Amino acid sequence: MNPAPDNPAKREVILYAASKMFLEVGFGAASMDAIANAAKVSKQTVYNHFGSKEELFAAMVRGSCDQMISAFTEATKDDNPEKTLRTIAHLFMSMISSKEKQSLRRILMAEAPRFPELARIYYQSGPEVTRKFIADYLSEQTRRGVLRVDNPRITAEQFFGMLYSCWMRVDWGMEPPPSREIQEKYIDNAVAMIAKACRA
Amino acid sequence: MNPAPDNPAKREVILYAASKMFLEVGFGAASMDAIANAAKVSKQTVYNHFGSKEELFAAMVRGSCDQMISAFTEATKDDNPEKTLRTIAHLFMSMISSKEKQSLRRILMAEAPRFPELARIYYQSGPEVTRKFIADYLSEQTRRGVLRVDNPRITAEQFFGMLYSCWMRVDWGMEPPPSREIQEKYIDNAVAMIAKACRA
DNA sequence: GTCTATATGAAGATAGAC
DNA sequence: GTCTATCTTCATATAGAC
Repeated sequence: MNPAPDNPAKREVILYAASKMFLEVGFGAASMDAIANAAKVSKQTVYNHFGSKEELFAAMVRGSCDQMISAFTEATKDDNPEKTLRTIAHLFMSMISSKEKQSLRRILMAEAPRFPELARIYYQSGPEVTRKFIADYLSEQTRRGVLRVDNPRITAEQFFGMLYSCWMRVDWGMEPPPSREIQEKYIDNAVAMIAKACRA
Repeated sequence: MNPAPDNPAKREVILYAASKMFLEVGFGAASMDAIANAAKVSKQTVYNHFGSKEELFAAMVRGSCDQMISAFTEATKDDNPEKTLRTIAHLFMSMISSKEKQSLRRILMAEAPRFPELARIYYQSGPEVTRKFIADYLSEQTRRGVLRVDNPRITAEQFFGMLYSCWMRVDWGMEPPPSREIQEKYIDNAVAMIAKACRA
């Protein structure tokens, strides 16, 4: 029952079990007992690796944020606004649409008062990166005369809001996640709206 | 200490104290002891009026939803899209911008798995009413040839998303609430975007 | 109906053996 | 480092007197 003292892999096992538990039932309802059981490890071992429930939760969130922030390096900009915006939109959609990400943002928003810095980290790793990326692009194209955007910051945020709107009712537990076709319609509609409204 | 047996006003006192407590610290962290103390009532009295913590919470949410749903009766439609959309936008903004409503949607989203029907009630009383109102208006104006909206349902949801986007980072604990001037900018930008993109 | 006092159980965290 | 067993706290809910 004790294959090797100081097993570094055990930390990963615990973190994995904890992530699953947190994402399934939320921070409050996830007990350290249940996490230890799921990891097939004693509770004390959990406490040896992570000093408290809060630290364990923070480790989970940080891991998830690192994944997101690296996704945007592949986004390429060119002078075709519709094409570029559509590319960004797809990246963003794929970034937020997994079941795990849905749970994560719901739980983080819920726990924002208790973990203000974690909520900030998440927002800055996801939505904020997207928004800045779009805003920079709109500014650039306006400077070049390809587009005409008076307020790139707000427009970027609202483009982002148009995309997120197709997930809002899912986050509220209203409906199952939208199919890929429906997501595509939201992207098309948003891109077309920007393209028409910001024509130079 | 017992002014009149069966005091109906006491129920309101309890409900008020409970609402305040729930909105301040969330469902989990609000203890029945604290609520009873805040209402200057014994805990047992709370249980006499509301059978359980869940029922007390539900009563609070339902009250808040009733307020919202009645706000939209005053919205008037006419054939000037920019003016009408701006009116709707203002109504919506004033509906969601109070500190209480911010807390409520955060808490409800957090507790959506535990109270699925309450989350639904909230969404249907607020966002859904707004969305349907906008969608109907866009359809109507398209039929009359004033606007040209191919997909009123999605466009309405995205108009809504554009407005909500100015509250998102607040909900994430990133920033203090936007000033009235900033809200106005979001409204202007959103209305202008629809107006340009949906010109007949 | 309202109060004081208590039962019951769950969960975070720790002590001490190996 | 890991395990079993335990401590402590606190919150929901109830019992019984007035």
